[in-house]
Amino acid sequence: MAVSSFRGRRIDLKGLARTLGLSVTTVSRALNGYDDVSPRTRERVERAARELGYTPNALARRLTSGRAETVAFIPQAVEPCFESPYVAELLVGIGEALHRSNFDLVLAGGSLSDDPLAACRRLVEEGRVDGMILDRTFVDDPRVAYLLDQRFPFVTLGRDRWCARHAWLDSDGERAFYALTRALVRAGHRRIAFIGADPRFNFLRTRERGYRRALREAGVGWDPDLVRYDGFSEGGGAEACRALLRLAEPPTAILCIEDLTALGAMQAVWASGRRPGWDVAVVGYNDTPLAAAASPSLSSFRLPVRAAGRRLADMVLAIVQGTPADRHQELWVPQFIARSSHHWREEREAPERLLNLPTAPG
Amino acid sequence: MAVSSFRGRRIDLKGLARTLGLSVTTVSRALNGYDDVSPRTRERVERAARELGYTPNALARRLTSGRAETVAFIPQAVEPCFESPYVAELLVGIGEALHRSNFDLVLAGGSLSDDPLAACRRLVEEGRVDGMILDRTFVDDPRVAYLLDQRFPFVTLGRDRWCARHAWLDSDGERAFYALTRALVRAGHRRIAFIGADPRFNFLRTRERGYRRALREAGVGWDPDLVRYDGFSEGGGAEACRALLRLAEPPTAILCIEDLTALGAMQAVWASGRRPGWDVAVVGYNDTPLAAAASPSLSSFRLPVRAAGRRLADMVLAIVQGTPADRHQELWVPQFIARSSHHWREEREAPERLLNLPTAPG
DNA sequence: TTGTATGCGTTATCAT
DNA sequence: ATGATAACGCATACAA
Repeated sequence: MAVSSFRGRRIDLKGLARTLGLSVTTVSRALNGYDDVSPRTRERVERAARELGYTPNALARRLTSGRAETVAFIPQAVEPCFESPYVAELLVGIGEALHRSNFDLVLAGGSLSDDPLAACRRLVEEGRVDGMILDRTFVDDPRVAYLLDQRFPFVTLGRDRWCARHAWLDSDGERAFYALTRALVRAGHRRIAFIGADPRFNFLRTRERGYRRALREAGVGWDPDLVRYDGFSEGGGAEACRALLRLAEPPTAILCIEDLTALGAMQAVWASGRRPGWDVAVVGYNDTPLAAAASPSLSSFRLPVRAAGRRLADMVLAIVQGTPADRHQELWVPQFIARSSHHWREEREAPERLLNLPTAPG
Repeated sequence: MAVSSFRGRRIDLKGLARTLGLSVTTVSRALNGYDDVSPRTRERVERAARELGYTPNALARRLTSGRAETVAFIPQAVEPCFESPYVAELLVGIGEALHRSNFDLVLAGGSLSDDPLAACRRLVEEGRVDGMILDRTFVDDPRVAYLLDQRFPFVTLGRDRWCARHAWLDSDGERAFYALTRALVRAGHRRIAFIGADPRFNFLRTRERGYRRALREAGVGWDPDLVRYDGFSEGGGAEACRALLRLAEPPTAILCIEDLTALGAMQAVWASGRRPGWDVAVVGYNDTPLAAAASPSLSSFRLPVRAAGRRLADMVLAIVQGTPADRHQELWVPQFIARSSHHWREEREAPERLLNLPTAPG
C-alpha cells in the first residue's frame, strides 16, 4: 500500500472559497449556474476558478449525488469474446454518446474465465455504475435475469425471452434471412443450408426462424440435414460445410451465422472442387472487413454498428434518468451487401431489390 | 434531472452497525481484517454482513482513500481508431489484470472527432482515474507530453521521443523488419519496397529503420522510390502498390506496415497480372484474422497482444503503487508467421530459422 | 444575495 | 477491544 507518486495537488472548493473570501456554498452555486448569486460575484468566482485551474472532484460529486456517472459494457463471455471488429465499433459508438453526457464507460468482464454475471453483480452491489449495456444476449441470459430482478437500468444488444420487460436494440435477423432465403428459392435454389453456431445466442434463433419460415412459405421441404449448429468460427464453418457437401443431395446455397463461419465454408467449398459464388452460394452476416477481403468477396448483412452503439448509450442514459425501460425497443433492419459469393441463378435484378430490405436508421 | 428508477436500497455500514448494536468503527474494522477486534465480534459481524448482503459502497471508499480504483485506456484517435482486432484483444488482456486488483477499466475518447488529449485532461483533472494506458504512441505524442508534465502515472504501448522517462511496452518492429529484409536480400531480392502509413506513429519509424539498416548492411542501395507513406488501410495499400508496380524497376518484395495495407497491396499485385507470393513477396504486420483468410494467405508478424495487455495493466498498477516508472520498459520481439504471400527465392530453409527471431514472452 | 450546518458512506485517528 | 469524532470534497436545505 505504498503511496502514489502522483499527488493530486489541485485546488479544491474550500481553497477556492478561502482565496476569494467567500463561503464554499456561494462558490459552488456560482460555478453551478444557480441564479441566486450576484453577477459580480459569479464573475469573480469564475475568473478565479479558471486562473487557479479548479476542477470539481468527480469522486466527491459522485458520492454526494449518489450517481456513479458511469455505464458498464458487459461482453458476452464466449470465445471470441470480442468478436472483432463488431464490438470495437460498438464501443466507439457507446463512448461517443456517453462522453457527451460526461459519463464514463467501463469495460467489465473481458476474460472468458470469469462469468459475466459475477462482473454484473459486483458493479451493481458496489454502486460502481448507474446502468449497463449487455452485449449479444442469450435466449436465456443470466445477466438479464439478474438485472431485471434488481430493477437495475440496462439495455441489451439483442433480444431474449424476457425482452418485453426491458430496453433493447436488435438487428432483424429473421427478416434478413427470410428475405435472403426467399430470394434464393425464387432464383431456383431448392437445397438451402443453414450453418449456425452456439444456439444459446438469441440471434441464432431469429435468423433460423426467418430461414425456415421462408422455406415453409415457399413450399420447400425443410431438411434437418441441412441445418447445423457447429459453425463456430472459421474451422467450424469449414467442418460443417464439408459435412453438408458429403450429403447425397448437397446444398446449392449456404446461409452462415457469421462472416468467419462463411469464410470457413467457402474454403471447404473450394476444397471440394466447387466454386463458391457459382456452384454454391455462400452468405455471411455482420459484414466484417473479412467479407470484403475474401475471394470471392463475401455477401453479407450489415448493421450500422457505431450508430447502434450510440443509440444503446442514449437509451440507457434515458432509463437512468427515469424514463420507462419498455419504451426503448428498436428493431433495426440490416442492409444486404451484395458481393460475389452468392448468385441468383435466374435473376439479373439488383439483389437489393430482390431482398427488398430497407436500410437501417442511423 | 429525474430520479433513477433504481433505488440503491442496499444496507450500509451504519445500518449494519445499528442492527448489531455496534459502532460503525468496529464493524468496519472487523470487515477489513484488523486484528484489534475480538474473534467473537468479528464472527458476528461477518455473518450479519453476509446475511444482509452488505457490500461497501465503492464511491465512498474511493473518496476516502483518494483513489479512483480505475485505469483509463486512451486510444489513438486515428481512423481506424480501434484497429481491430488488435485493440479488442488488448482490452481483454488489460481488463483481466485490472479486475484482478479490483480496478475498473474505463475507455476514453472513442470518437475521432474529439482529440484524445482532451479526454486525458478531464480524467486527470477530475480525479476519475489513477493511471492510464496509452494506445500506439506517436513519435511526438501530446498525451505523453501532458502526462509527463503532470507526473501522472501512465504506460504506453509503443515508444516515443520521451520514452526514456516513462514506462512502455513495445513490439520490436526494427528487429522484425531488419530480419525480414535481410532474409529477403539473402534470398536474392534486390528491389524491396516499404509501404508505410501515418508517419506520426513511432512504430512506423522503427520498422522503417530496421528495413533501411538491413539494406545498408547488405550493400543494397536505398531507393526513395521504393518507400511510400500512403498505405492507409486497404485502399491506400492498393494505391501505393500500383504506383510501385509502375516503376521502371518494380519491387520484387513489399513490406507493409499492417495486414490491411498488405491485403490491398496483394490485390494490386493480382490486378497487375502478377502473383503475390510468387512474382512479388508481400508481408504484413499484426497477424490479424485477415492474414490467415487472405489468398494467398499473408505472412505477418504477431505479438501476443492479450499478454501485452495484461503486462501493461500490471505495469501501470505497479506505478500507481509507487514504483519508479522507468523501471518498466519492455521490448517484445514479435513472431514471424510464415504463410504463402512471401517466398524465398533461393532458400528452402524454414523461414523462422532464416529470420532468427525468438518468440515473444507471455 | 450569502453563509451555516448537515449529509453522502467510508476509513482513520484518537480516546476510553 | 470498542466507540466517538473527524475527514474526504462537494452539494443543498435552511437560516440570516
